[in-house]
Amino acid sequence: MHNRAVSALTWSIAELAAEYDVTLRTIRFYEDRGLLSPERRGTVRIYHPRDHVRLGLILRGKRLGFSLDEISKIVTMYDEQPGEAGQLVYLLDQITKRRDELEQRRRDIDKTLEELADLESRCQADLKILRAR
Amino acid sequence: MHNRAVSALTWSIAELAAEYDVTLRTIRFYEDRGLLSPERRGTVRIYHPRDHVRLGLILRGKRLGFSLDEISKIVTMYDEQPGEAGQLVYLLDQITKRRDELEQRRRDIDKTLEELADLESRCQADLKILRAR
DNA sequence: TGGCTACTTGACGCTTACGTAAACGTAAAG
DNA sequence: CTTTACGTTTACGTAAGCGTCAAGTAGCCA
Repeated sequence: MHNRAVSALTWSIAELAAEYDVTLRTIRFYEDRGLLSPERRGTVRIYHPRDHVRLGLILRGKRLGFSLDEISKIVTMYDEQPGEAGQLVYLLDQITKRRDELEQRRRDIDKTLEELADLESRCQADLKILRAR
Repeated sequence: MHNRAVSALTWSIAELAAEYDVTLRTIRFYEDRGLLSPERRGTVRIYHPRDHVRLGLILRGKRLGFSLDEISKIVTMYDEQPGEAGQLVYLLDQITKRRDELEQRRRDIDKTLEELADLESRCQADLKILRAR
């Protein structure tokens, strides 16, 4: 049963799709765009923990409203280890930009949550009035 | 000078576009999709504070990664005042859903910010090493 | 009256992010 | 040995969100 050890650390495309609730097409599309690069055993794709993590990052990026191109840059940023100083400086600059974007988004979310809270209390007040009659 | 009073409370399409840094096409597109409904003076569009606010909400929604369809529902939620109890209950339900989505997004943002911070400190450590030589 | 400027309505084009079908390969199970 | 499950590539289709002309109109200014 040494197959167990392998299957604990790898996924088929269908397993990955089921876990993250996306279609096979989506996963293949991400590969096409260079976001994933699974091992090939013959023609069949085998996904390793690295790919598993990357798919998680990609989908989180999507939830945050980033385009696949942006996500590609971000994810590549995460696991590349550029030894050169110029690259590091560039990367630090990119990190700052992403952080600024994310903080802007958080402000947007907070504003919206506040307004939703307002709206909610007004609704509940209206409901009370209606039900009091 | 009673024209001043008017221009303080209305905008031309170009003024609105300049303020929010979007194109005229974009604004007209939003109207086409039912998100904006400016006054018409002849064929010319006149935007009132209501439209001004709505455009702000639309663009914030976009920054948050909502589709125009979703934004349409949200924005309509904001300024509709449905008197009936059924409507209010529905609205309260929608509010809960939106809030859940937004809170999920905030968690995503926080995770990403943490990881960016990690990445940043590693980069800076690497830079120090390089420059120490 | 002519010209400039800002506005209008089509209408076709383009990119992104997949959906969807067609046609085929492979391997285990009955 | 065929069925079933799961995988593959190729390729056209599609919805969203605008960009980009083209061609016309309406007001103002010299």
